[in-house]
Amino acid sequence: MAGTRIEQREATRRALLEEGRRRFAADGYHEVVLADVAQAIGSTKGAAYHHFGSKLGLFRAVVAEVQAELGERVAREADRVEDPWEQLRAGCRAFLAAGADPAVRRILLVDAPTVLGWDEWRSMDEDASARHLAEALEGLIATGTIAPQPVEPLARLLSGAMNEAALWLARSKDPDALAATERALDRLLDGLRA
Amino acid sequence: MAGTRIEQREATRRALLEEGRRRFAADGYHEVVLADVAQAIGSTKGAAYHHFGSKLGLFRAVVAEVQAELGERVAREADRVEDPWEQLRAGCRAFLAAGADPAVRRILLVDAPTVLGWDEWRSMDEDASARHLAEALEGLIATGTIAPQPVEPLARLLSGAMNEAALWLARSKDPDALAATERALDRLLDGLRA
DNA sequence: CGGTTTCACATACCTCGGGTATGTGAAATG
DNA sequence: CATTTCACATACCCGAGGTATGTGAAACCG
Repeated sequence: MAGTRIEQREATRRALLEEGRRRFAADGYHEVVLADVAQAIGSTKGAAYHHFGSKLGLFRAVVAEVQAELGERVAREADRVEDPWEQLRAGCRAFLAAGADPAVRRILLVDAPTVLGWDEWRSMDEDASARHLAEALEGLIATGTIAPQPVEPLARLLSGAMNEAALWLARSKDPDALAATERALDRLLDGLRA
Repeated sequence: MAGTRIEQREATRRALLEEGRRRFAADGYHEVVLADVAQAIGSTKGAAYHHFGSKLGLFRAVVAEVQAELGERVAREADRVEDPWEQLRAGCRAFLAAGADPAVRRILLVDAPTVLGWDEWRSMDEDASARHLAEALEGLIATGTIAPQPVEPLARLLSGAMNEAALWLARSKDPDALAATERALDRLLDGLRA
């Protein structure tokens, strides 16, 4: 249980973050009781408030972490191909697949908007993933693959479509649902081609 | 303050429903305190629990009401035109426009999924509006306007796209945002045509 | 029409959980 | 080695959802 002080500090911070993430994902923000999170890692509320200031502070930190990981995953999948159009498709597919992770679903897609408020959620989402989508679309416009148009409304439509689809896929027991959704998404995207 | 008993009962029930709706829309579910809702209509918590059983019960009733109104509005707009394809477009536009109502935004789009749980929300949404969208798409497939395909994934994608777009539109101060979103949606939809 | 029952609430109380104020002991500092 | 810092732990407060119980007026019944 020892180590230098900053080591120990970081260790409890990490532990709180991970335990919080588990519980937020499993039970949802409002069902989680902060004292239990702390107790589960052999600590107390005091530690949580020392590190994160509030229950919402812990949640915010968890959201940021999950969001960063998701952005990373999507970007990595997209960069595995060269063609910009295929990059867009790969990114979309990676996002749909990421919905399989309960942490992504419950924390990012369901709870974050209402708990953090839509404004803060959107600004966090902007940095983590929305920006990449917008940039991809702009690139496709620049190369003439899709028609020139305002990119933000389109990005919002696509982002919303994939959010909802990811949630639906998680509940579907049809093994073909993912493939069907990918096909439907392809049809929609194809409509954009100039 | 008088009247027969069932009159009085219905009156307080309506008052609770309306005041709750106002506050849920303005402040969000978790910020609303039930005792205040009751006090605002000159009543007490007891009345609310008598009628709705719990805070969540009141919220559920409000959600059902708002959802029914929304479904009604969308269906009415769609039925103003004859062509099935134009009905789909009109319905989508009506939905986007409906997002201007804070009650729709905050209650239906933001809070309902997390407060009621995604499953219950989805089953309520199914009855109120998702069903209509799916039927419209099936009709378009039957007439050969769009290619045969599983309708549910597509409906989910479109529903999610419009949800998110409605939320975004509410925050946008750009007066052209609505028109731009409608154009983007048209492009996506056009991609479906056979 | 008087007594009885029903019922739509009002009142009082409980409990749980987020937040805060304060204490403490070990590591860092000089 | 004395002092300060700081990462927590402990004790306490309070607001809000839920519950148990009381109550007074309308409905019902003979």
